[in-house]
Amino acid sequence: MHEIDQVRGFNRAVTRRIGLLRDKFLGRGRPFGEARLVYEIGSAGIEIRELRRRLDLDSGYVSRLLRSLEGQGLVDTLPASGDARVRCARLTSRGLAEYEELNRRSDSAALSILAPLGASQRERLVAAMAEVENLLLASDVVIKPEPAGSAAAQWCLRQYFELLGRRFEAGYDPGQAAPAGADDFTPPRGIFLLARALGNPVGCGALKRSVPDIGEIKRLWVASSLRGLGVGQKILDLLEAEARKSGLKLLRLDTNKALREAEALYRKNGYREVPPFNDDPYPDHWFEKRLD
Amino acid sequence: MHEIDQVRGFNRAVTRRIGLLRDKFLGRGRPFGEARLVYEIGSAGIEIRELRRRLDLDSGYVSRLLRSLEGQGLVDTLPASGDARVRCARLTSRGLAEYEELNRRSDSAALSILAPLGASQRERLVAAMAEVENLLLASDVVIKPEPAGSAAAQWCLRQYFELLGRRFEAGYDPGQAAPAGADDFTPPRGIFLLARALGNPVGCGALKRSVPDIGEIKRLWVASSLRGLGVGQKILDLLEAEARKSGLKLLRLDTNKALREAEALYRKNGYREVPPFNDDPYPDHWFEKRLD
DNA sequence: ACATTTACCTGACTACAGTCAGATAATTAT
DNA sequence: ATAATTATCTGACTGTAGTCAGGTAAATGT
Repeated sequence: MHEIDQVRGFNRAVTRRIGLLRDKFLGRGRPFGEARLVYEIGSAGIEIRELRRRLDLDSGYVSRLLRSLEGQGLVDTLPASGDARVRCARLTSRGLAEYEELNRRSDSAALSILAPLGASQRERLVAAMAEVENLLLASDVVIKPEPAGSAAAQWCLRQYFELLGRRFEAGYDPGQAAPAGADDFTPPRGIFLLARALGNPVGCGALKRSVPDIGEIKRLWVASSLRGLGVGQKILDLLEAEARKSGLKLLRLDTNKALREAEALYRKNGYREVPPFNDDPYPDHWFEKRLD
Repeated sequence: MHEIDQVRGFNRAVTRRIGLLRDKFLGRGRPFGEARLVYEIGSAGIEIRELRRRLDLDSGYVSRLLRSLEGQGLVDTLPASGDARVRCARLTSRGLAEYEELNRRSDSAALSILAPLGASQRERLVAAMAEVENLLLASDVVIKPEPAGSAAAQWCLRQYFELLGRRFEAGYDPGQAAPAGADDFTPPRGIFLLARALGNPVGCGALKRSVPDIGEIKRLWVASSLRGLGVGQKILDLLEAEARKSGLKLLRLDTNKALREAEALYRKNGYREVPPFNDDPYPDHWFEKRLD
């Protein structure tokens, strides 16, 4: 199939060009593994367990790498406040200098791709790279139930509320809206789904059982860079499947006219507009869909 | 600068996603270095020196890898006909099976990216990948003088003549055209420039001194996937620089109306249309440009 | 209070990727 | 004929990346 060939060609071209650049620019003097660590520790420092999680590395290996970086005077570790088992890695001033240097090299690597191109080609390349990046992310999306109180879930909800605040003419105040706490989205009363791409949260959606047999879709949000790539559709599909599984007969939701993409998504999925079923201050449209 | 950030973001996203895929799909059982070799030897076999050149590997290292593959019964080597120093590597039937398996895995890796996406997203991804691939190639282009008789130069010229054959209404027969041999493009009488991207020829152009003080631009060709990305412009710039350096006062060229991109390029670069200065059967337009 | 889990560490080990210094035989240049 | 070059090979070596099996101390569950 022609699509597959293009993807394979892309993989080869990119691993050669980008891979070579990586070795050329970042590999100088310092092993790549160490550079990765310095980069990930960053100027703010980081808990070692978080470091392990992000880079998906063996705990012994990370430990050894940190010892090596300590030996070079780039890093020091200190116990985290609160839990004395946890340790934090921090860059020393020399480490910080190395971090800046890595950033400069990353910039140079990027520039070495852009520099030979003319202005219009640069623009095309940058646009196409953004498109590929977002679609690769979209193709990696995994949607799973998540405790509504978890840090990742809370982060998504903050993004969602901020979006509402920006979009709504009069802003958005969670206090004024119909209250819905983590309990409402916790089984068996409801469920909270989180979408992750490359491990990072990029979207969410929740189902809340309001009246027996009736469920309500809430908190459907997708990171702006991934909008229009089918992530919202997937979350909605899974929420509906969940609703069917728990025997709900009807799904309801409300939305504001400023959220055009959401409204289009609901209409496309067979939600019909109905008279208001609540008196929340924010929604302009109310929808429902009968499940069979 | 925003462009640089996008390129860096792309690099990170792609190395993670594509890099992980590579390890997951190709790394099974066989070291990546060996897999690369099997892949590069391919169904047709290959001279070992060519293998070294393409993968840019140490000769001892390649030798060792080949011994290992021989030990596994995947490869055998035999002297090349003609030069007894050169050896050819060929896949045995077991090696061929492994090669097919690698291809299947590459396909699966590509599919694992495409599969989670909807049809329109796939289309967008494939298009953006092609765009990125071509622009990355374009940004890697290096243009250097090359003996007009070399294999790479001859390959480009074949591509060029094939293009003429396709574009011209009446086809193209090199025998009918004004003769120009490798000598005409060899210093000091002329020069032949070759554009390579990732080591592979992707374009060419030649300068031929016809009358004292007058040069002629000929054989300007760019691979179709890289057209419109500034490669032709660069070749032309270098040919003009070369002409100036050797003291030419006037540059001439002729072209056929079917080669619209070329004509646009010449006009953009200050070539003015003039009456025919030769009676070749193929050109429809004649141009010249005074050098200062 | 005691067992279990969590976070981190050390030591011992492996595989992979690659480099470098010759050695040998065939070919080409002078 | 002889020297220089080319293509390949072998042996000895290095550095990087990573795994695995324990071990210690702090925190948590019961």
